[in-house]
Amino acid sequence: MTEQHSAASEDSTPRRRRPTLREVAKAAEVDISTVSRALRPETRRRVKPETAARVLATADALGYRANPFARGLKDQRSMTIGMLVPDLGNPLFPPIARGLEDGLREHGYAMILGSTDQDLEREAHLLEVFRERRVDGLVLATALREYPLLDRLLESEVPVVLVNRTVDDRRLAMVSGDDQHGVGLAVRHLADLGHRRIAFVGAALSASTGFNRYQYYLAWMRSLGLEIDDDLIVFAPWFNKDDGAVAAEELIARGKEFTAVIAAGDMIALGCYRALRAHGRSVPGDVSVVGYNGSRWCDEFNPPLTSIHVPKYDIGRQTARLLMTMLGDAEAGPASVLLPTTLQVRESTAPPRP
Amino acid sequence: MTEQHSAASEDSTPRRRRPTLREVAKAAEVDISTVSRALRPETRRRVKPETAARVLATADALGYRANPFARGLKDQRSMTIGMLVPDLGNPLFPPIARGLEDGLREHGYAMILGSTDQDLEREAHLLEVFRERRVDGLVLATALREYPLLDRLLESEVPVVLVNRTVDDRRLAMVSGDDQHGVGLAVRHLADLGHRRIAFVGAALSASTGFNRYQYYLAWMRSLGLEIDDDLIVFAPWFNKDDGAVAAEELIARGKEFTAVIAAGDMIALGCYRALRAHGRSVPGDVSVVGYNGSRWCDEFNPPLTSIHVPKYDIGRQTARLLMTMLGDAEAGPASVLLPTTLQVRESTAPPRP
DNA sequence: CCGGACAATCCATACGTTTGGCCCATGCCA
DNA sequence: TGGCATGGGCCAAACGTATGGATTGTCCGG
Repeated sequence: MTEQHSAASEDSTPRRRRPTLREVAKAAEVDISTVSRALRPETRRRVKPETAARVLATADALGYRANPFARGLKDQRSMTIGMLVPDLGNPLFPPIARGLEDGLREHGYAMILGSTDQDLEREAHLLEVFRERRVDGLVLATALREYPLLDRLLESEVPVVLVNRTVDDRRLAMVSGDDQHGVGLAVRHLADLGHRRIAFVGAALSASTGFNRYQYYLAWMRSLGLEIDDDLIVFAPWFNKDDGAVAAEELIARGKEFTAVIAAGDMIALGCYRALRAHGRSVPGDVSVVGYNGSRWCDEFNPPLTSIHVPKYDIGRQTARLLMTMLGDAEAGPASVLLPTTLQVRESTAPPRP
Repeated sequence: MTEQHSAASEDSTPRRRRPTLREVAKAAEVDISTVSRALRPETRRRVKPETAARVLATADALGYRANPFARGLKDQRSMTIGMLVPDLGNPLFPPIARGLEDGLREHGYAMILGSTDQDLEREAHLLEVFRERRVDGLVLATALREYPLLDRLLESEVPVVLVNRTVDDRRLAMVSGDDQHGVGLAVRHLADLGHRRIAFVGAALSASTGFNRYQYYLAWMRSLGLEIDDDLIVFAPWFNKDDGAVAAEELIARGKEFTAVIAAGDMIALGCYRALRAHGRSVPGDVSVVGYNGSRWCDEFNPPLTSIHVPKYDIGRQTARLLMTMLGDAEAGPASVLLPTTLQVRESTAPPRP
């Protein structure tokens, strides 16, 4: 143990190159093709059980692993799927990615990730990179309602699943939270507390999430018999705090009374916090605020944010399942799935001042 | 346009299979090997410029893209690196992953991600999966000071870079924030405000980050002439809020006076908030708190958390650079890099009560 | 005792690139 | 003009796996 160098170089198991099919064949005294067939379950029936067993054993002993390049070259599958997200820093996406990762791994697939920053050119570039790498499937968390890349996707040869967002043209599979139900929970929660003048700070009508949440707000307000006042509806260009604050400022500037706000996203809600506070209105004392997504940090906000929770991890899992189905690797399932959303009540909502 | 089906099947550009080297060769009336050489810059000098130009042109016209499987099979490179993180949900990792992604992409590499949940068995499994996929490099954000997988990594044939954390055995490259400087910033900041009794709520001594921050706390307190009181030093098992709260409870229970706390992580700091509040002590009125990492959410906490910012995105970029160097794809650079940390003052720190 | 059915295994080719080596023409010098 | 170096291009052999079809062996019925 004193002479480190020689000890290392004379290691009894010198970390050899991975054994090849041919080497296993020689060791098991059988043809390479027999090994190939014995190794994979779907062709194993073509080889005599005892031979198969022997092959399996020697392959195992030698630590054989099929070379993914050779396999990919042969049957044109990469066992890899590509996922596009706007920005991993948005707390919405990591749990989705994680669920996807777990679901894919169970079927032997891996995931490569691309961040688009919501830039269409970059997005197109990444799709091309994925295509070059022959990904077996695509998961997009970046779609817009009017999606310029739609045609290219439709004529693409690989299955595509939209996640969280969808496009108006419903020819692509999708997995997301049930916004209709979610928005209903928010409106009812506030109504139950006694609120009547409920404002809506929407965002990004170009994204289905933004658009739908707005539509469902209208529908639920109507169905609960609450008055819809256009002056209590404003929109932020995008789902971030600054945009949310600007929109909330406008809402306040309009001068109409309101005792509660439904924000189309948690970031928007934070913007509302800021604007309301800037105008001396307390949350929830003067105004109740409900967010959307139920990010991991809602508990830490000031005050902790009541929010509609969307099952992010599950969305990822279901997306994996759906993809596997499309790839014929798993039993069939629905072509699109909506997952249940829930209300998480925290401290940003309270009954209106009497 | 009425007969959708026939229109689709008789499409003039029927999304053909990607052209192969052979097809380009035929089109350019030249041998396949010449095409291969003309296409890659490093061998292009072996073919006559005008031939090369012609080949380039036809390849471009046909939309040729090298088949990654065939290429990988030939030269055993996957142009893919594997990254292992404990949990993408931890806000520390997404920016690092993003920086890595960007840095790798510039060199034509992609990244596949694995989440370990800090489970060693899962981690070993993922490393094996990565090995099977013949990743060209490994990035680990999961290392512990005593790392059971170390030997396997050292004898592995691919370059490895540890990120954020390192191992005691310094034979692996590493990229992380400069904790020595960072902790110094925290201690000095509090000392400058007039604090003398500065407690330390550490975490995870098994991880280099936890261990180092503790050591540097001791060193800086000493060097600034501040008394080190062992009763003002507690440790949480891991970097999360609950563990941090328990540790802070213990600190309070010891009954010694302190006017400031340095937490080994932002989550720990949140635990301190909770424990302090539970005992009626306000932040920063009674106790100042400094966190570590400077996560994106510090501004939203209650109160906004003063924290040591570590340049997460840059860590990712530098990791990519270092990896490329090791792979001989870029000019040489240092074997390990420490990136500058900075102090972000927010509202959780103030002068002690007079 | 022979032909045929069937099971088990093997042979050979293809997947698409890269690359060492070979061949042929051209041009230069002696 | 013959020899030779050299540039430019071609041939063919890998890389490791999957698979249609040929080959061998065995058993059975006629």
